[in-house]
Amino acid sequence: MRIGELARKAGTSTRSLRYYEEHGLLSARRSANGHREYDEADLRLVREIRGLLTIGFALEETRPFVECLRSGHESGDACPASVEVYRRKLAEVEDYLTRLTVVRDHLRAQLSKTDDQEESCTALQLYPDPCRVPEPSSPSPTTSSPTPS
Amino acid sequence: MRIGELARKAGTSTRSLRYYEEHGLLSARRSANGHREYDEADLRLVREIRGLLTIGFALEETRPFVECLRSGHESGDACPASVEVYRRKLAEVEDYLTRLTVVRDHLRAQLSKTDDQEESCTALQLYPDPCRVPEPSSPSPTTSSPTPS
DNA sequence: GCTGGACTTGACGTCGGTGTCAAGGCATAC
DNA sequence: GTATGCCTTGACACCGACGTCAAGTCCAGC
Repeated sequence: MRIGELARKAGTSTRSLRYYEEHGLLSARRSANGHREYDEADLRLVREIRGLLTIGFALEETRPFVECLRSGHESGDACPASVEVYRRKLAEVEDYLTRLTVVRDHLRAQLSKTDDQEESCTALQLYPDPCRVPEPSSPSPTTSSPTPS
Repeated sequence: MRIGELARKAGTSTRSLRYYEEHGLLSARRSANGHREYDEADLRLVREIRGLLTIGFALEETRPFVECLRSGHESGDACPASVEVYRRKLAEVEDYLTRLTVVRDHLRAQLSKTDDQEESCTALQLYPDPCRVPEPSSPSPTTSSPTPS
């Protein structure tokens, strides 16, 4: 099959396929007229790449999987190098999860805090200012809580 | 204070400060020689921006907080617009957390799966193959992941 | 006066995975 | 012949928050 069909079957674009080839992840025979020619193995390979990309892998990280498939293995994750990438990625994701959880808790805390004082600002706001201060006081900015970092 | 000092105190770079100014988030008086001149309020403002950025906010999303501070409020999240951004961000983060969790579970599943069949690849591969085996041992499967990165 | 550091504006580079345009070759259908 | 559509390579655009370089200005110290 040619590049357009492969792109359709793999749910991506011809641009992406050429990009993968450009980076050595995909290779194509050429027919007499110079058009790229692919087979079912290439389709599986592209699907492997796409799957990993949508999971959050970088293109470069899909390389071990691709080479694993190329070397004749049934699945791209049947090789130690792929498993190693899996491990690294799992660690990354778990770390990210941890940090995101911290952020989430922080956001929740801020929200519940501001929910408490919500009435201080939601009185008459209509247009000109994001939040005109209803309190006549607090003209000096120096008396505040220091760095929230 | 001038831009270098502000950058140091806020833990960022002069380039970033000029960038914020370029995007209307920061403004500076100019001294006679044309240098930017800042005060403590600007420092607080930059710290607000930096804090939000490191949490994962986009620069544009810090604008309501900045304007809230500018309009005289004690804290940048004292205004409805800021709270609204908090809400949106919390939703985003929670959604991201959900998806990341799916990915994590997927990765874990793949890892435990490939751990089971690990010997299917560790047979004869030596060099030209990504599937090379470093050690005849390494029998510990799901016990502890060393993650040597 | 001279050196050096901090400042100014302007502009290009970065990273990743594409989108998109340009200009042309080739093939099938009418 | 020509219209249509897929293919080719090449190259620029994009997003965001800056890094970094260039060339010039300003000021304090010696």
